[in-house]
Amino acid sequence: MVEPVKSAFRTVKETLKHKIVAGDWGPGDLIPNEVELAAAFGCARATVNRAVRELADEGYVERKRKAGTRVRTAPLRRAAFEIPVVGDEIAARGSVYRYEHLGQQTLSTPRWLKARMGLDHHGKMLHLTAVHYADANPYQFEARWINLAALPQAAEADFSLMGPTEWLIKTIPFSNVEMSFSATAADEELAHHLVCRLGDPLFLAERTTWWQAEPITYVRLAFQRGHKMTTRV
Amino acid sequence: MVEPVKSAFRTVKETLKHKIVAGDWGPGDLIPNEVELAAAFGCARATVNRAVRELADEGYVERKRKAGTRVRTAPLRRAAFEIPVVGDEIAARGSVYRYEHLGQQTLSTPRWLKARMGLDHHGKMLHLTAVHYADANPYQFEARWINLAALPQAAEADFSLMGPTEWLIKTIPFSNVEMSFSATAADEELAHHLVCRLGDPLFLAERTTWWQAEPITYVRLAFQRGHKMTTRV
DNA sequence: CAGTGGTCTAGACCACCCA
DNA sequence: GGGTGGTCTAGACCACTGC
Repeated sequence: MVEPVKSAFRTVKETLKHKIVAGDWGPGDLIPNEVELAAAFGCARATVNRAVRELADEGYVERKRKAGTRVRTAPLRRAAFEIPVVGDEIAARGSVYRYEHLGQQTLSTPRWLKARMGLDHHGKMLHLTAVHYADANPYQFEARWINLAALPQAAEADFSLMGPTEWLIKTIPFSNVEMSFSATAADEELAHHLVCRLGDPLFLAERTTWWQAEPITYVRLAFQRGHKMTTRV
Repeated sequence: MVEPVKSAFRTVKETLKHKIVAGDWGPGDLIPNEVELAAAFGCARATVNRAVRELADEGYVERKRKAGTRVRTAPLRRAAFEIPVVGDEIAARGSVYRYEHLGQQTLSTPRWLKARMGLDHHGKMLHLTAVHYADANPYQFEARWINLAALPQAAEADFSLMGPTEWLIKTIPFSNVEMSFSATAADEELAHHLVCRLGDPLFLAERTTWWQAEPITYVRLAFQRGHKMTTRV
């Protein structure tokens, strides 16, 4: 646990947050304005501003010019997840990471993928599959498509040595990401590679990546049975 | 789409971000220090500081005193989700929200729940089940436990009129939340209420809430078949 | 119109930590 | 030791919007 250093704006922020979570100020209540708070805390208005602005970013309060700052009715509306590279994630758990490249082929873009990526022209995709292991256990099955129109050099890369994620990070920047999470039933391929039964419920993460409006890659990650993605706020 | 107003720190931030995503500055590169940037942009150092600090918060750069500011190797590692109240979520999609209270009973705390909440003493829990509908379709099945040791007044509340989420928000503040997401197979109860087949894969969200180290409530939300939780970064 | 937050400045001191 | 970011101040002007 990292103990944040003492600083005036942090003191103000924690004090105000405490008043909110403890119920001194209830949902919908107006809190004092910045000038008053600055006087009360004996600091500059800018310091109060930073404290209250961060509380607003975190969803504790709502600010409006002239109307003032009010405590939000439904706090903690936001959950943030760190999205680690799978190898780091497994290493952090103390397991040995291993990556198995299953195969790759060049295909014309399937219709569903064109829709998902917002592509309207024809073009080739490089399709890859791989399994990520934690120690001896399959941890995640990866099915990836790389847009060869945007990244022709992917056709020449050797993904048996370097995983596609790592290769992509080193090769191209990206500006937009869409992620979604859902549940799916294990089909034969998934059941085989993740060592589970046909139809088993699996946690699924999908990620589409763009670089300045140009779709780069789509990846579908199926996790081992029972996987949970957890966060604390 | 909201167009953020023009402001100096935003201009600086967008300019720097563009240099990063466009690859002018590659992963690991050192970017100019705050004094240099302030001179280049013709603004105060505090303005640059805010811009770069926000980029650091968003995971684009890494800052270290004396060492300077460097572009992160794996950017966009964080995804944030808005967690709306289910009624608002459904209303926002243009559907009519309806809530059906199925039942409630007082139980002694199951062992798995004690472990999850970090409870060591014995105590009673109020257990509730409900279904949330979007128009005529079941959207989400809710199974909730409320810690009666912390909230004895829950035993007297009438949850057929007001959903437990709403009641809790109005009744007690909370300071810590743990959320997790996974996949599960529909059991008989879920299959019946969500109108799907036994064993169907369902997306599951679980949330445990504390108020100052005291566990308040645990809720398990199973979504209709095919539900996806999506975010753009 | 006037009160509130939003932003900016110029300068300052300090903590951290790499060299 | 010294360079870099972290924070703070006192004051200023501005933009928005409820009254």
